[in-house]
Amino acid sequence: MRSTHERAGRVRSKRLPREVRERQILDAAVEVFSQRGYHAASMDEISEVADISKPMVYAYLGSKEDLFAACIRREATKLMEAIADGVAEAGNSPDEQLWRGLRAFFGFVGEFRDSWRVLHRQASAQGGPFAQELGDMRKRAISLVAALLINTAQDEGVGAAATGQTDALAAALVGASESLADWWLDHPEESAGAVAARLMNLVWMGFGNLVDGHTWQPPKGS
Amino acid sequence: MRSTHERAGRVRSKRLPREVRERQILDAAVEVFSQRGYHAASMDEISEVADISKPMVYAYLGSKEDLFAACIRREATKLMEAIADGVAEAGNSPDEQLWRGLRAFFGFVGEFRDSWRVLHRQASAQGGPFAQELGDMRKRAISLVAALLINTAQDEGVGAAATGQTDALAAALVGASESLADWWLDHPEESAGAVAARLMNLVWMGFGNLVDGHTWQPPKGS
DNA sequence: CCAAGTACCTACTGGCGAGTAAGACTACTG
DNA sequence: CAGTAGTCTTACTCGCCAGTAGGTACTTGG
Repeated sequence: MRSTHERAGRVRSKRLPREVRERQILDAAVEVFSQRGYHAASMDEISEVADISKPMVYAYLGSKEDLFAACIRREATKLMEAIADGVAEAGNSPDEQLWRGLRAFFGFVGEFRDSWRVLHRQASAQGGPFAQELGDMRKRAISLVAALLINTAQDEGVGAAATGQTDALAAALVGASESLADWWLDHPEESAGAVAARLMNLVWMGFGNLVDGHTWQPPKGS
Repeated sequence: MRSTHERAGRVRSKRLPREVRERQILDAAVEVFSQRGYHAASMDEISEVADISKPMVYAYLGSKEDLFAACIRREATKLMEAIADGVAEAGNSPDEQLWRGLRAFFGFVGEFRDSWRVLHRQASAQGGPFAQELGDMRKRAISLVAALLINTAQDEGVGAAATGQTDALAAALVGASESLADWWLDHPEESAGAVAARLMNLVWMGFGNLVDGHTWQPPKGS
């Protein structure tokens, strides 16, 4: 006879420290939220995927809302760090910064599809207090891009044409990236770099120039 | 004594033909879905907003899923027609076609905010059979844009630079529009035309050119 | 070896919401 | 006026799911 708590299937690993369980739970939650959406995801399924019982989920991460917010926070932080690292690797040239940022973003999406889905598709659809959580992160992303664009404009000593529009342009750029990332999920035959390059071309050169055969080329070091 | 079915509050209008009721129900559904999201929206609330009892909703529009799909279909059709009309008003010049299409799109979003929300935020988040319904419409939009871009490319006799990328570029462009539309909902001080012009500039000229002060100008007739 | 704390469980409750049963009212048609 | 077709209602059922009560095992420090 086996111990009371073991199940018919695989043996549940036992007595792990809180820290580890919390990570497991968050991983499971990201996976389930990303596949089902917030409302359709059930705490029962999350606990099952996390290979732990439901009360533990509540004990460690709190209510369903709390759990979702925690997912958003963790994944969004990961994403923002990836992008910031990418930009930091670039020199001062604005187009290279933009390029590295885009590459980092698409790299992240390719590597952590669930993270991306939960961030983009799920969070924005909910009206609750996470929309706020996620909205904040999104605003930080837009601000980062806006700052980058403003930098560019000042570097080149530009005037009225671009400044004052940067927020809107940053929003458009972020949206284009998001949308292209979704498109990419359905067309995985391309590499992250190739997708990033397409967007870079569109955004930097403009469609009018692309049509004339003038394209943007990445600098030597990647 | 009043008739059995009247309520304490305002008198419920009575015995309207099916056609009218269906429109009321769809209107209510779009409103509620747009505010709450698919799962959080309840059929009870929808029937209440539509000022009719729940079984009528089921009798006329079927299940919750059916109802949602019907909303998507109706609103998406409205949107696609608006854009197609806009493009059709333009001449043969590709930039003007793009410009008119963008203007029509942002005009629609400004006029029918709920429609836009239900289309963009809600539908894409659900994994059900509506994602399909909506996905189809979105694909049609992307195809329309892609066709327009291909036209442009051929008009100008271009080769490898742009063709073969058109699908991805169209996806990016559609995404940029969507995202900018969301941004606009939070910055309503701008006119639809101004927002459309910003995006047109970014997409047509490219950020590199904007920075140098080279902007795109709308043709005389709007 | 005992106590105390922490990890962990099974088994429930309570409410909400999709969908329906069963019929009542109204209007038209002959 | 009788019959029929279409509109419309109240008042349920029933399943699902967030959240909890109340306890069991392991483990660590004395």
